[in-house]
Amino acid sequence: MINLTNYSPNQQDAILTNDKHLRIVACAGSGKTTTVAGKVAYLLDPSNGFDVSPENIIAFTYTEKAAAELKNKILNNVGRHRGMANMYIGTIHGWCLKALQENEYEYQSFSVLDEIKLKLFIDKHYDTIGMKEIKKLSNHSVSLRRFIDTSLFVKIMDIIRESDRQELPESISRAKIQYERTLKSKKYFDFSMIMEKAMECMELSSNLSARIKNDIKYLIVDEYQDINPIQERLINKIQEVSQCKLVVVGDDDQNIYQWRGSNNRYIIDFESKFEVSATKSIPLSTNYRSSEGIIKLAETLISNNQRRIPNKEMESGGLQTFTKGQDILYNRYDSVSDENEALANYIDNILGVPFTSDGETRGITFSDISILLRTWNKAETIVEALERHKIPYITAGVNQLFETREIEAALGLFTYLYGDLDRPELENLWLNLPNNKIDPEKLEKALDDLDSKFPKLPEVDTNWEYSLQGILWDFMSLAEIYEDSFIDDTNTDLFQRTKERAEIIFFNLGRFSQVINDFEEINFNSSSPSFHLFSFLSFINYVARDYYPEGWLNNPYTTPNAVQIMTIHQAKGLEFPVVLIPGLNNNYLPSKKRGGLNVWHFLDRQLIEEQSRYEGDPDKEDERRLLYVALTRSQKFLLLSQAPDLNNRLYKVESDYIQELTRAKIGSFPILISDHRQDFSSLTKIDQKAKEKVKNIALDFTTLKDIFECPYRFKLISVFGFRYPLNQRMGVGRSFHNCLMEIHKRGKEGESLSKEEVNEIVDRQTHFPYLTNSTILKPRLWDKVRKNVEEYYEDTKDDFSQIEFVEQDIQYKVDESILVLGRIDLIKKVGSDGKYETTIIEFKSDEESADLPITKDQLKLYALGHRELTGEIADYIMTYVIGENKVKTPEKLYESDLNSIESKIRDAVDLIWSEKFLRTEEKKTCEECFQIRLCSKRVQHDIKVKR
DNA sequence: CCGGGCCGCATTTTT
DNA sequence: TGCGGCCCGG
Repeated sequence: MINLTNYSPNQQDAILTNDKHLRIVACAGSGKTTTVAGKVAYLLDPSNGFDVSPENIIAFTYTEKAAAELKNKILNNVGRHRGMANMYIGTIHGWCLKALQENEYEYQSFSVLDEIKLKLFIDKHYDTIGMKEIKKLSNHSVSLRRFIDTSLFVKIMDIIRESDRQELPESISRAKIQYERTLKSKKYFDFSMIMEKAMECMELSSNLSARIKNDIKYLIVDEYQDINPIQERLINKIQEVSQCKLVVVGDDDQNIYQWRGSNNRYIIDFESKFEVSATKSIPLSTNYRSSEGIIKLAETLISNNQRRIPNKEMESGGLQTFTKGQDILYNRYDSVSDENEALANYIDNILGVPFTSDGETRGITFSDISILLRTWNKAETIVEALERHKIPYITAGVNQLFETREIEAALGLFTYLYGDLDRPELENLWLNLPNNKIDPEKLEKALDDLDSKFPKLPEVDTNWEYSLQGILWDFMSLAEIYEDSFIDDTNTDLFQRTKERAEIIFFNLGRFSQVINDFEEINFNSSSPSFHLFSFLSFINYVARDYYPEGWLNNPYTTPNAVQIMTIHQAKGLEFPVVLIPGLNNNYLPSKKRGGLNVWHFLDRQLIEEQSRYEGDPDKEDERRLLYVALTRSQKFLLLSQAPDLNNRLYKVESDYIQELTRAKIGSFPILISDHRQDFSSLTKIDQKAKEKVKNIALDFTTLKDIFECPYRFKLISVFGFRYPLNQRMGVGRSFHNCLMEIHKRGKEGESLSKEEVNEIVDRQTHFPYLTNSTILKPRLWDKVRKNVEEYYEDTKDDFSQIEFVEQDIQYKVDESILVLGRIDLIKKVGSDGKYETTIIEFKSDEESADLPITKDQLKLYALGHRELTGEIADYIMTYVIGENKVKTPEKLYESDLNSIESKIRDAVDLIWSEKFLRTEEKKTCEECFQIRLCSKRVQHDIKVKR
């Protein structure tokens, strides 16, 4: 139950108003997430008499991260409310995908391509994907070019599918049809398609529309100002079908994604969607984040915008004090290097300055400070200045992965195989890595093995499989290059330093493993090994180089105390005690329009409603909002600066917005004080202390399994990010799983299936994404799935009336910030006369062993989630081995099992926080470990690598 | 003080 | 490819 007195009057109003569509206009720092979480808790509380359960509420957020935050707050608010796993909190895309996969059998076997894989896919299928159909408006003989114009093609496809628009010209709609047909034929979605298909589905009287009509009572949309046309249509559709109440939350002044088609018109005009009496608008205009100086400054700036909700003004919640002439500064310098130097000095000086929040006064430390950028190319010289001052920092946008020596060495394996590198050169790349203990003899052995992997010509083998990932793994294993190879333990000082460096080396190699994986997921079935190698190297040189940023410091399981450098866009939703915004010149902020070949050379501007949104408005309101967002990130300290760039004539003149900021006043005192170079040296410094950050982590069973069995394996996979080599057989497990899911769902509805229907299901759900065209494996794998599914159906069809849940999502909250997620394959319930027995069932394909204790742990974990869902403790747990059609006898489940698995999870979580990822001592676990090639235990236990 | 023409330079990113 | 800056000529 929530305590309303913790909320402001307007927040209370937002929580209590539940009979109307609601627009919450929430300014920066107004406690919007807290209010939404409170609202959900209030609705769910049975004592308020709303008759609302978790599955009746959907909450859309803009990112997964925001979803995790909201989910966590809600769960902390509702306490032990049952069935919270059934409430959808996540992105619109995530909801659409789930909706399609749960309700439309056709899409169960589909997967989603992210941006990089989509581009690889488009280039691979250039001939059939419709790219050739798109002609230049000014010259119809020029069409989009393979590789070069791929990004442009993606943008065009996105705009025509996500905007509101006129009828398309023939050539473009032909391209759209070919594009989607090709994706579909390989069972792929792209991001737009998920929403498009969900929309189509809801327009028909499908399973999905019935579900929505039945379930949904409240639809909450966070960051509503950043919604684009197709998302707006989707939201309207869900509302229309379900007749639910809409709750939209956002700030028209913080709309910064217009170049992706988002439009703050939707939040401004929200009330015109419904009858006047059916909606209510509640402003949350008290900012509890920032000092009055920050608030007035930002407010003065944004008041220059026309396109915003009228008569609204942000006011101070008084949580931070404002010291004139100290907190907020604007300094000008003669050159960018002076400016950067001053910025680094400012950071040095502000460390230890007292800062109060949440009733605690502490000294400012590195992680309290953020440097906000309009564009990434500004970062380079700033980073150099910070390095000179030995200031630790985190960046997400500097593309230097391929410049690191470890990646040069790893990439060398493939340039060597391609013939562009000598063996001694390759050898040196590895032997010259810092502090390595690589044994030259072992290296020779690994190189000899590598020699056996030159693509052979002529290529006549009909059943080849050429795994680049496998080549990397075999090489590292044979040369015995492990993380420890880079750790020097001759003295403690060296040990610590080299240990940290070794982690970065392995993290980067893990990234490289992901690069290979991205490429191979799309291209595993190339036409020949030599072509596979060739296209991989082209991909590296033309695409990957400026796509994969470094990121050891950004990984979710580390928490460094460092200055954060990021773009203003990335800073959305965040707050910092100290914000630095350097480089305030025209053409930077506001930025200049980009020239060059663009979408509008191929797409007629007239076709797209509000087309100018995509190009930026002439009044620079978009850019003003961006600066507004940047300013409002600061709780107290703000340093703006400017200097003419001596090397670039675009960035010489001070930003026009500075004039607007100069007009900001409290009483008659100007807030922005120019060239008053406060250095904090007169202030008494206190102990630096980082703010305790709540990191929300969601663990699934696969991840937990790694920690249970071998914490080092967790490090290799979840921290470093190594991806396992692909092979042609992949897909058997998922195919089985999808077949059984459809059979169970239809069986549960009472449908009895003929042999033909079972066969149709097998055809629909079976998919082997990496099979080579010429392979002899294809019929074998298909027959295996078909035979086992048929047998399974014959064996169990009589029991289908006992099915209670199919593919049931579960979640279990371990503590304030950790959530365990999972999905139970099948739950059966048998009995009569009020006496029932429940069994939780997990399916394993034949390669896995159902008897392992780890599988029992998995089932116990599911039982924990099942209890959260129903309030009951299941009676039995059971596995079913598909390949052998063997039912394991159900095992009795006791309450003590739940307690033991719970404490096991807690131990695992402690282990993550302590970052002690030790290798297991169990030889048996090592022998069965898929990652043993990357682990030094292989040598210790003398385990032969399966090849 | 203006316009013509040449020259240097070139976003933001989540799903 | 096209923008904004800048130089130059009228």
